[in-house]
Amino acid sequence: MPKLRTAIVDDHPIVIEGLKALLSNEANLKIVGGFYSGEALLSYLDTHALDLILLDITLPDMNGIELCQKIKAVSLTTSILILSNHTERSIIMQAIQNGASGYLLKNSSIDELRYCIAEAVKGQICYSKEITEIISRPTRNELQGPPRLTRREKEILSLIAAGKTSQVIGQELFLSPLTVDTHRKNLIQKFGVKNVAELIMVAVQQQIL
Amino acid sequence: MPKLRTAIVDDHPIVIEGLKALLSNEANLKIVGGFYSGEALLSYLDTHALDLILLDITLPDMNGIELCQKIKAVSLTTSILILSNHTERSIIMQAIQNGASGYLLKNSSIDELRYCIAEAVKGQICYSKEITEIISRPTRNELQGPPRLTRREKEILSLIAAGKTSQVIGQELFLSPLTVDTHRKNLIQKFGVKNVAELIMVAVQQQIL
DNA sequence: CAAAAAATACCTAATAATGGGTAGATAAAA
DNA sequence: TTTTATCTACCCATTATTAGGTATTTTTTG
Repeated sequence: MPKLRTAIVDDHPIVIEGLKALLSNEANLKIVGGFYSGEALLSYLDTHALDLILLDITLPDMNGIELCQKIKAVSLTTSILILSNHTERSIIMQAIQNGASGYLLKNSSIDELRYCIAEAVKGQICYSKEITEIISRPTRNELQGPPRLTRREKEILSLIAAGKTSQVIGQELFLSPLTVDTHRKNLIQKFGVKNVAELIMVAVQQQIL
Repeated sequence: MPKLRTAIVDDHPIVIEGLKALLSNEANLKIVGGFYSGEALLSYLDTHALDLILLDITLPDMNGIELCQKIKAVSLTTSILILSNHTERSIIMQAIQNGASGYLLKNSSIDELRYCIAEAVKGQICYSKEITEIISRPTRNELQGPPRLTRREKEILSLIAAGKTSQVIGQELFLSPLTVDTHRKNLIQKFGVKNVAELIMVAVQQQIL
């Protein structure tokens, strides 16, 4: 079996060199090129065939999703693995939609990378552990409408938005700060967000604030 | 000199009793009534004269600012002191605009209260220490337009709004989390807000997010 | 009235944010 | 070519938030 002709596209030279080093011992593949931009890769593809491309999302001239499309338009048999630090669900989904065979975070283990490469060339789609988790937990935003808030929760939400801490809110509402913490926790859970910054953002978008 | 006829309006019985106890030893005033609602006070005022009213902002039937107006409409010579936990500059200003002679937080010392009562009946306007501080530090929002953000700051602001921590942002932008912390700090300072919750809120209002 | 929902309050422990700096390296403008 | 702005990164110390609970008391509602 011939070795997989593999290219790496990343705007960070260090990442390219790192990957080259990591993959140099792999028996079944050969790194035939490292590119800093989408255009550089595309012009290489004009004259050479590739079996596998490891692709970053952030590139100087175009984003990785766009590049995915263009690669697939030129060479449908080339497998693409995204290697990125972006954890947004929407980006991951878009990448797959546009022809990527997998998505890994840059801190993935070499074993995960090896496994995903194997799956990708077999035509399977493959994600690293963390990515799988992100995908299987869709934002409640994407699922339902805005959550129902109780009177107290609305009250506390707007005080949080005013920059007040649990302690201050507790004083104003004659509540224990621990109670305010509980309401804060419930708000974060109900909205399915990670912290108050996102909470405020989503609440504004859903016109609750 | 006759004692000042004084009333207390607060929806919390405990506060009323506490104030009564605190002020019972004052030689120059006499608590003639405690009321849980604005209406209760107003109907008392129909038949009795008052020299001083200690007023809360949060009341069951109307807010303290509204009540201020109504009191002054009926009895211009009555001095009003606001005793509240609300620290919003706008509320303080509105209270004064509507006839209050002073504003204290509920955790003010008895000395501050005594002093402000004396000033109020002399016709002076008087604030407790913390209130003075709030007033003399107007929100930058009230002063100027939206702050100028650098490219990096805008970038980090939107990542914060997406609920990401400094660590995650650092990973995505290939920066030290400490650097992200610095940008975060600068954002909070530029907007003149207290924390990210308020930061996001204000940024949305000023259409930066 | 019984059951469900909401509001209250606590626990522990880990992680994150905030406030007060300082400071060097680049990059842009005067 | 200086000055100015931006970006970078760190120090220290304190406070706040978050995540994982549990549990009692009020209110509301079927």
